[in-house]
Amino acid sequence: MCGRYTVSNPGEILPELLGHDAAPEMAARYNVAPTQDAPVVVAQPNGERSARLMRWGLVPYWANGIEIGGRMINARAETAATKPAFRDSFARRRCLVAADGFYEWQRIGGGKQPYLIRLAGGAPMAFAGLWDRWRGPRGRVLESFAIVTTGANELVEAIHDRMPVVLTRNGRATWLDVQAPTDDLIGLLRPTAEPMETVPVSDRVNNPANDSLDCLQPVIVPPAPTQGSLF
DNA sequence: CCAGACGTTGTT
DNA sequence: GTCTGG
DNA sequence: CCAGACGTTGTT
DNA sequence: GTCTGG
Repeated sequence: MCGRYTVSNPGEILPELLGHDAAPEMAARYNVAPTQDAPVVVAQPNGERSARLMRWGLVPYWANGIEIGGRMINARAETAATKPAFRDSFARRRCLVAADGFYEWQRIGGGKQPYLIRLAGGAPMAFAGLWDRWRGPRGRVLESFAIVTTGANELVEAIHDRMPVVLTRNGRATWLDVQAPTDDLIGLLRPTAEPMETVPVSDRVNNPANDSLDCLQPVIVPPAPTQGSLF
């Protein structure tokens, strides 16, 4: 799945996803956690792309409160087009989630080891995203998003069995195209084939309150016992 | 008819 | 809002 | 995803 | 163990 990610270089990522240099200034993020605001790119009615902050954890327009967003941080590629919580967004409100890395936790014995996973060289990534606009009491408006997930590719499989959908440049255009046929959209939702790197990182990333460069800091993982048990 | 869910992951 | 289950 | 709470009463 | 919040 995808429960944390990075936007460590928004100054490069946003122009790349927008397709132009007039990107708004956004703070660098090393540990984006659910319920926090993060930058996404949407296509306006005139086709131009724009970047804005939305809350991670999709709150459907029909929800009675925003708490439901905590359970809607990911949408499975296999079912997003038909699930009640996501299908309207899948049909009409798709977005690009700006990122340049995501974290997955590998379960080892009793514990967990976090890994940072990036495109080779830390290139910008666009996760396939869905968004919605919720209207609450007293005129409150909340825009929020979910990240579409798919099966892990060969590299990531060693760590975890799911990962976010990372769109190619052409895939981004299709994903944002309101006219795109459903079959074309579903065809995009596959594990990326781009070269990637996985880096074991400090468990500083575990705490969502830690949003600093040391989340990216590589660590040495003790080799797992290959046979037998320790005692 | 009304009430209640609407999700993913991982673990057993 | 819409669907499922009672 | 992980971290942190998990409760009631009464008083300020 | 399970739920809520970040």
